Amino acid sequence: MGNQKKFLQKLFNILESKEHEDCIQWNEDGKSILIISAEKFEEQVMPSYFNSTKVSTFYRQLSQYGFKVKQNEKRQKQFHHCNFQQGNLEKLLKIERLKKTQQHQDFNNSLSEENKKLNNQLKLLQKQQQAIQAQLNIHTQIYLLICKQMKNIYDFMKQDEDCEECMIFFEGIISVFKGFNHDIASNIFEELKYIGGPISPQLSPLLFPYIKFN
Amino acid sequence: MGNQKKFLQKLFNILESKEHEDCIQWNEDGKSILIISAEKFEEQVMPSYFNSTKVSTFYRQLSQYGFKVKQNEKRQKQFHHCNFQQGNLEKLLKIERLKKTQQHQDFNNSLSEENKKLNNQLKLLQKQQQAIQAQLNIHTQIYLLICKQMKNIYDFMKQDEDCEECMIFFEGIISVFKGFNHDIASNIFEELKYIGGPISPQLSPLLFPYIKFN
DNA sequence: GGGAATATTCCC
DNA sequence: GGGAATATTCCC
Repeated sequence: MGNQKKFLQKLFNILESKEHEDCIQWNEDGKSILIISAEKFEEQVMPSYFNSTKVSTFYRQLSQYGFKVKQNEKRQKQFHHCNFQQGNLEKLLKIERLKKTQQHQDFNNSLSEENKKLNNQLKLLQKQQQAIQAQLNIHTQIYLLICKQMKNIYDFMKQDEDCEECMIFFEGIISVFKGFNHDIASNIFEELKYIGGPISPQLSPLLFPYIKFN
Repeated sequence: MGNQKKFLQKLFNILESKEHEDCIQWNEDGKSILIISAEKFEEQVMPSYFNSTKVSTFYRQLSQYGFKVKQNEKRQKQFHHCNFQQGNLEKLLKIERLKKTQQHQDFNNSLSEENKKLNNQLKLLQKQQQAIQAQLNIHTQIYLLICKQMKNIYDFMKQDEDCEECMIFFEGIISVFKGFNHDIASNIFEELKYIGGPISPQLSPLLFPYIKFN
């Protein structure tokens, strides 16, 4: 039949039948199990109800269903589970067997969780990276075109005369790059003054010459 | 004792003792188990050797130890495992119980694997993004300073006379931005012509006004 | 006491 | 037949 938890059923029957009150019975309040005699229980109950001869197996089962044990004043073992009560069959049905170790479960869960987080982070980063990349492309192209324009004005001014002012202008530009201490950039721009175009045609940000990627 | 695989021991003993040859015995070649009578086996062997009364439980165990079953010409079940042979106790010790489903195992492993991969990808992306970000910041600053320089030369030239050429220059610059169809950028630059500086002081690339990040 | 291996049962 | 829940055993 569908109901898998025979252990609980058997246990409940043993207690309700009161056939074995000399070794096991309900506590006075009907809210826990009282072991009167483990020895008798082992001899009389275990073999006929369970496929075992050891009371320790019985205890193991109880703990696997979440029962908690304590000794009463008579040093008798008393097992308690909030849903295991005298005469209450419905509550009994709520009792679940504890999952194996819970550790595997938890480990699995934490892995799943971490995976989700990682995936989310990854997606966010990818989005951001796309955005940055797009911006960088624009920058690169703007930069390129500004250079072209400067070449134009440079040529245009050079036509006119050996214009000192326009030299000052370019010196100013160069000093900008020098201010960043980016020697390569400075060199590029120095060169640019005569060539009139940027050196790096690649749009890939990682290949841009200002920063080394490691 | 340390040896956990009582099932195999029991099975081996049953066969070697030849006490139950009327229901189970070695195959002629001694390399597989022959079920002579499942009914007799269930009645005579199961209860005394195993905690069960069903031969199906016995079959289940065999399959969990990796035995393979086939029917012989007499339609008797024949169970075979390469390390389970008549008189060979050493080989028997090599036999391992099959792990539970292997699925959980695999699932866990694949999660772990994926996690490692994701973490690596993430770290790489983060590094790359940092690098790109740094480059973008430099671009932004260079850009900002170039604008300043242009303002300077513009002012300088305006001093001289109502220079038509320098207007052409700035028109050229503006047309660059218009070429990109980035209205905002165009407006900024238009404004820049009179104000002499860029509007966006933030270095964060995501806040740069050219691209909307969503 | 409870983790984990093994055994048994139930079910598809 | 074998997946998976439950039961039993072994062991720390």
